[in-house]
Amino acid sequence: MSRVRGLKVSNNKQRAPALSETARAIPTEVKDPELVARRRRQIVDAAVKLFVHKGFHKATTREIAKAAGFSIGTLYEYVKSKEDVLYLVCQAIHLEMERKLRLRLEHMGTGVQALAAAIEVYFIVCDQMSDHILFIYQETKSLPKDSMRFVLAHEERITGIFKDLLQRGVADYSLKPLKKSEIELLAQDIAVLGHMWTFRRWSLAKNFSLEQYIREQRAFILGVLA
Amino acid sequence: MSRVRGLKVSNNKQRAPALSETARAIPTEVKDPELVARRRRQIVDAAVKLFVHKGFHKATTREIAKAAGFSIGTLYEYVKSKEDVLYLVCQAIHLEMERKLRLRLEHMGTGVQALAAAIEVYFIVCDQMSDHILFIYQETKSLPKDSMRFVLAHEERITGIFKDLLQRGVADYSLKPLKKSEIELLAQDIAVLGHMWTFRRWSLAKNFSLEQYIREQRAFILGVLA
DNA sequence: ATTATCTATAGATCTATAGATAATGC
DNA sequence: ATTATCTATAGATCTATAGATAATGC
Repeated sequence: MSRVRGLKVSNNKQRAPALSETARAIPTEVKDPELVARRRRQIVDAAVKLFVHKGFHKATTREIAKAAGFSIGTLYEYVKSKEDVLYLVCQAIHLEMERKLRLRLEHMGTGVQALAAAIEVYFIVCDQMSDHILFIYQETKSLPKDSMRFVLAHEERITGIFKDLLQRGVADYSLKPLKKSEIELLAQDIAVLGHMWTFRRWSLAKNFSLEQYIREQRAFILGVLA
Repeated sequence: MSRVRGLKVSNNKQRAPALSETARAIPTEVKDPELVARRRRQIVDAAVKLFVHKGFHKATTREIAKAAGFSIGTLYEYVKSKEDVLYLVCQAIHLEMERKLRLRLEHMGTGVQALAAAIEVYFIVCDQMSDHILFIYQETKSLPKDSMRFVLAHEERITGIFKDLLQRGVADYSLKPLKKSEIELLAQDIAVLGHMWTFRRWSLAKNFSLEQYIREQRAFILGVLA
């Protein structure tokens, strides 16, 4: 039931994006929600390792159940299909990524210095999560269409962090003026150049340490803004 | 048997990379090499479509044989395993990519204009081969290790096209001086920004046409060189 | 009589579920 | 008696090969 129109609605509802926007509900046979959360954490922890190591198709549901510490029958009380497990894993990876970023980027100012710092933080997090980012690139395609929507939306939220930073910098004149499309593209470029360190490591590592990679890429990006 | 030291060795051997460096030999039961080439072309044509559409793991060897126009038994006279088919497909994609690029980039000069033109050509080719590039990103991991080596080497050859262009531009002073590592990184960045159009299309297409994408990315890249 | 192709299937999986069992709380 | 878990397996694949058949060239 809604309150009288015009009255202020609870802040919570307005600010925090509802879970339904950022996560897809996966049906379960088990009633206790806390147990569901705990078991699914076990499933995700086990599956992340197996998927990253062997790939989605070569890891079996039996292995996942075993690594999670229960039987195959129990696994299927908490998910409807193997693809549900894939979705849970992709979601967990993105949440972890976002958590790490927001933790280190809170109360960030604007301007060139802030952007430089944000790029460094982001690239370091990409390095820490190399295997997981690579996995997302390789297996997003195996998700059912509606799960995929949520995973791609998460990717846009991460790009959005850089868009905000650029937008705010332009708004308060701490960065040079940029067209809307330039902001959009630069934000996506930054996101991708972080990923690049993960999916081109086999080649980049011949010539660059992470520190060097960050330094030189950051110089290129800031060069565009100068 | 080698000739006398100091004498010039055949140009062919020096210039054209031997097939053994760019391609892995796949064993076959069939004697006639021309027939092998023709059948493998059929296999690749059929498999490319199926793999790109359904992914490597969901396409079956039966389907591939059928789409190629012969039976499953015949398929296995021309390859030893399904992974051999994957390798042939990856190789065909890279050869097609390189063919298209070299065709359009022959007799290219140096300097900013030449680089701008090369970027445009490359991005257009990436657009034409979107599905195939995406497929390489997703399924290279499914290759046996030694096949993977060849596929990654091909990727480096394509990056090498841009490295050459930058190197020559720096050497003849038509570009500003660049450190070796800057050339390496810029070349990789260009390669990846072309791929980005394929693996971020779902997001980029909301704001950019291909022409716009090329124009703005190119401006960023050339901005770094100014 | 050699080479290429086809049919039929062995053998090995793997996902998902049905029905039996154990644990929990009243 | 309700909830969670386990065991056992149905059912559906899918890769790769063995052995039979057809085509080719001498």
